[in-house]
Amino acid sequence: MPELEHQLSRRERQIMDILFKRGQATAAEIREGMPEAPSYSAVRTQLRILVEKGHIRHEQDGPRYLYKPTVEKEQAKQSALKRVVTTFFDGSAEKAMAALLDSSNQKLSSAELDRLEGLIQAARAREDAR
Amino acid sequence: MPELEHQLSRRERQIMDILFKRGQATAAEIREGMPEAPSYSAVRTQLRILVEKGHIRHEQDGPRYLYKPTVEKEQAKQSALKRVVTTFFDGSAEKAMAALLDSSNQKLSSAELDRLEGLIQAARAREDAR
DNA sequence: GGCATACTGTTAATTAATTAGCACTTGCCG
DNA sequence: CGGCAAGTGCTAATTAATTAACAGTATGCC
Repeated sequence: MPELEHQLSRRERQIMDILFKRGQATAAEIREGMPEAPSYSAVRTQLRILVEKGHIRHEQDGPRYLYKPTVEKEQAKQSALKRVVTTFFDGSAEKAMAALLDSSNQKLSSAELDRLEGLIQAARAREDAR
Repeated sequence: MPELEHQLSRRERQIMDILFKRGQATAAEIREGMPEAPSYSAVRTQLRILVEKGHIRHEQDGPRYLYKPTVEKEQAKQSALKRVVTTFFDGSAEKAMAALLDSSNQKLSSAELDRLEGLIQAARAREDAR
């Protein structure tokens, strides 16, 4: 797998990020989401290129196009996480999780912590089963 | 803060990734780490530009340069995580952690799970203290 | 129907990224 | 000491990314 994220140009990445975040969007919506947004026409060229390269596809939505990533979000998530874990956490999921807990300790609610503990128990059960 | 990662070109990103992963590297080492590595000369131009832009610096290491990121790895980690969480997990650290647990359930050892539980307890203690 | 509006399709021009080439310096070893 | 090997610094050439311009088509509304 040729590490998609490494292939994209700056603008292409910006567009893909928006599409992953929103799930889908029209050309105008994408433009609004871009940092230092270029002209509408420029955005449309980018979109056409991304379609050609196979990274996105469009569906007719009444009079306009709705763009969405061709890769499933699930897959994109895993791939993005893997990249961060590899690059910044020596490949250790544990270290990455520790950093997440640390950075967001103001934000994680008690209920969220409960759920996480449940997930860990589940992981431990799988571990023990081996 | 202008979201550094969004500013970099493709090659610049590849180089920064290598430097974050390794901590530091010579021009030759960086070249070896790059996908579809260009000429040595091309790499050196990129490095010069990254220095000009202030993203990396170099130290003399005997007869050659050792390049390293100017941003602290700690900061870069947090920033990269935040981007992934925002883009792919609706800003939820919990969802990201769940995905990490899921993707790596083959790899997390019992000891790692123990440590994670400890971290969660600590986070819960902070939570309760508020 | 006719006209304004909001799109898409395609091409050309501009700007940025990427690469290669070459001159110069320094360390090293036979 | 002479010369090869491995560096750096800088500049020019090439290729890719980015933008703008313009023509064409459907939509909706008066």
